[in-house]
Amino acid sequence: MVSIKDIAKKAGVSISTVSYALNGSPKVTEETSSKILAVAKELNYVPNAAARTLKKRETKIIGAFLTDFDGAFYGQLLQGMKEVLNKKGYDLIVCSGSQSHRLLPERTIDGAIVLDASFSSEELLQYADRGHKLVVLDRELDHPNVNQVLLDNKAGATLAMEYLIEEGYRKIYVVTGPQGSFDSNQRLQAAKQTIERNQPLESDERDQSIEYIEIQGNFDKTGGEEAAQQIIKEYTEPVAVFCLNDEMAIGLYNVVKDSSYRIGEHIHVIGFDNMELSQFVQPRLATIDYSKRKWGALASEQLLKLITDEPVEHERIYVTLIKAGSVHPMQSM
Amino acid sequence: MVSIKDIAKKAGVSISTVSYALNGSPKVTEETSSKILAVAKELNYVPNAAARTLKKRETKIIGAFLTDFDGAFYGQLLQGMKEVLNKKGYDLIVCSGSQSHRLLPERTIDGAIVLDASFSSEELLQYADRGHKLVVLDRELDHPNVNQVLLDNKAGATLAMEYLIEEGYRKIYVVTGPQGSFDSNQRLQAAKQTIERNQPLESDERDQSIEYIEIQGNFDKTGGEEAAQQIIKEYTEPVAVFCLNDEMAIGLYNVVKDSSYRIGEHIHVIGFDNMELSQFVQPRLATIDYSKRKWGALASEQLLKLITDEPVEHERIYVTLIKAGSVHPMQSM
DNA sequence: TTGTAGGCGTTATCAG
DNA sequence: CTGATAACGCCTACAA
Repeated sequence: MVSIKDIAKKAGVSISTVSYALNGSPKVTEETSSKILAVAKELNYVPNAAARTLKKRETKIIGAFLTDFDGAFYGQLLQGMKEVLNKKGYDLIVCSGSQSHRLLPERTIDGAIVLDASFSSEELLQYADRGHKLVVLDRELDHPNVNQVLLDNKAGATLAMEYLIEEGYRKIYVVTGPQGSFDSNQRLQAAKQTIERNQPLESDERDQSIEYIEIQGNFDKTGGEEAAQQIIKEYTEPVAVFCLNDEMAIGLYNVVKDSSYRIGEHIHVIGFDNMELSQFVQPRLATIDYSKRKWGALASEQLLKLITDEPVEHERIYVTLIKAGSVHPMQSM
Repeated sequence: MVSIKDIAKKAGVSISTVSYALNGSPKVTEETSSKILAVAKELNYVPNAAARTLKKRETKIIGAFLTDFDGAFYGQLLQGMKEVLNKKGYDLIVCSGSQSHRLLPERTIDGAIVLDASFSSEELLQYADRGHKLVVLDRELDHPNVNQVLLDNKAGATLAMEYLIEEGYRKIYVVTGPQGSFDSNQRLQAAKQTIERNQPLESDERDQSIEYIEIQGNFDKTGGEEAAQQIIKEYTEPVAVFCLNDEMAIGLYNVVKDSSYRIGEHIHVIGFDNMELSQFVQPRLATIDYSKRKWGALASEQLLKLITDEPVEHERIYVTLIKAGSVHPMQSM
């Protein structure tokens, strides 16, 4: 391996001069500098990251941690992160699985963006205590070294539920995410509140009260499939279903497709995330949309601010409702 | 930051003893060892990757380089890589974009798996010459430090074309990938050969000769959309289309959907890759399937062999035909 | 303007 | 079995 020592020898200067020249320091003559650069090129010199890191205590690498690589979901998010980071001279690496957590405490990366259930909040706080900078996208975490960029889950869930209610549905299922999920909990809570807010006053007997049924899901297709089975079994009249993410809605579609019921006719469905697939299923899935690219970009910006000790405040990503054929107005009664 | 020096001081031993203990060397007493371990825990010691790497000249990290993060396509591939690597004590990081290429020559990673058009083959050969170990999934590259694990593109393209021909189509479009793409070229070449092999002898006038039309695509949805426009404009009778990947087939669907023609009735389509989306479009897309997980796993295995200087041979991933509603038998003439 | 030297945190060789 | 000590490749005062 060719090091600055080799360059120094070949160029007939000292290694410090080489280092200065390579780093564009004005302390070295134009002449010697260009000679050194030439020799470096000739020897195919590439600096050793480990040595530089050891000295400078930074790697210019940011890690994005995801629960799994499978999410057809993450492309734009990562793209948004990368664009911002690259512009600032940082590289993005994507990791998954608890084995890779070590990259943070071992200082292979300068900071992390976390959307990853394989991290416990305690673990993250430990890292933050050790001085590592973090941005979390999937939980609330209060620590000076941690910033959060969260979806506006409550607004989204409220929009979704109000849509179903406005369209006339009075029996509404909600299929949740896994137990500990922050996103699931927030969405669920807002959904419940929306139901309560829309419940008719006792005195007013003209309006039918809203029946609310919760089904435990998991944010995977399987969760939607199981929910579909239950819904079909219990079916008596047109119902609405709020799947707390699109993935489960797709699973639900798969099962309903093989039944005698139809999406958007008997079973009306809305999801959350607006993943790519959702626009291709038939009928198109109603859902809650937000800019994944912007989410990633903002997360990166916040992390860089944290790293450079600029002041930061928590950020929120806004969401919008996408109406579609999976939810048709209820027939007049 | 707490280093082995701090541990040594607190435990009242020398730093070399600490190092031995931490690395489980048998050269140190059970007693001192456990004391040292205790102190390390107490101080929350985590080894510094840069220092270790500088000394040992390895990071135990493998990089997977992808053309972009967007591919709804890569999940299983990466999963396959990760499982194998983790089992052997390596971590996987995923990178994209030419800026991240530096991780290889700077020795932040011990090797790379490349499915990334942003690398030129010359660049890869340079790295190989410098001693870096590579596995390529998207090109042929002959170098002792490079192994290739390629799809059996020719078999796949042949299966696809024979399927269309057997179903009776005599006018067949092929929508290619971008100019330089190795996969596209291989598939295209095999498609042409299949046509030729199936062209009736001149003497035999009962069989109609096969008309073959090539459309330049790009492996993106846009390529399929443009192809669809051309095909619709030229439409006179039922035709078959071989999109050299599923992504373009989906783009083609989008345009045909808004026309008066129907997929699987007027325009018959087959893709390549069997991406997740392909099973959800209506009608389901016929395509060429292969195990992405196995592809990734094999690539990792080969790379590890390269790193440990075991002998390796190039590998091939086998493919199968998936028939589906996007290709219906041609009406009898 | 250039060179000398010390140190970043580990590992590993060699004595004791 | 344990302890000095010299690297690994680079950066950066400080000295010349």
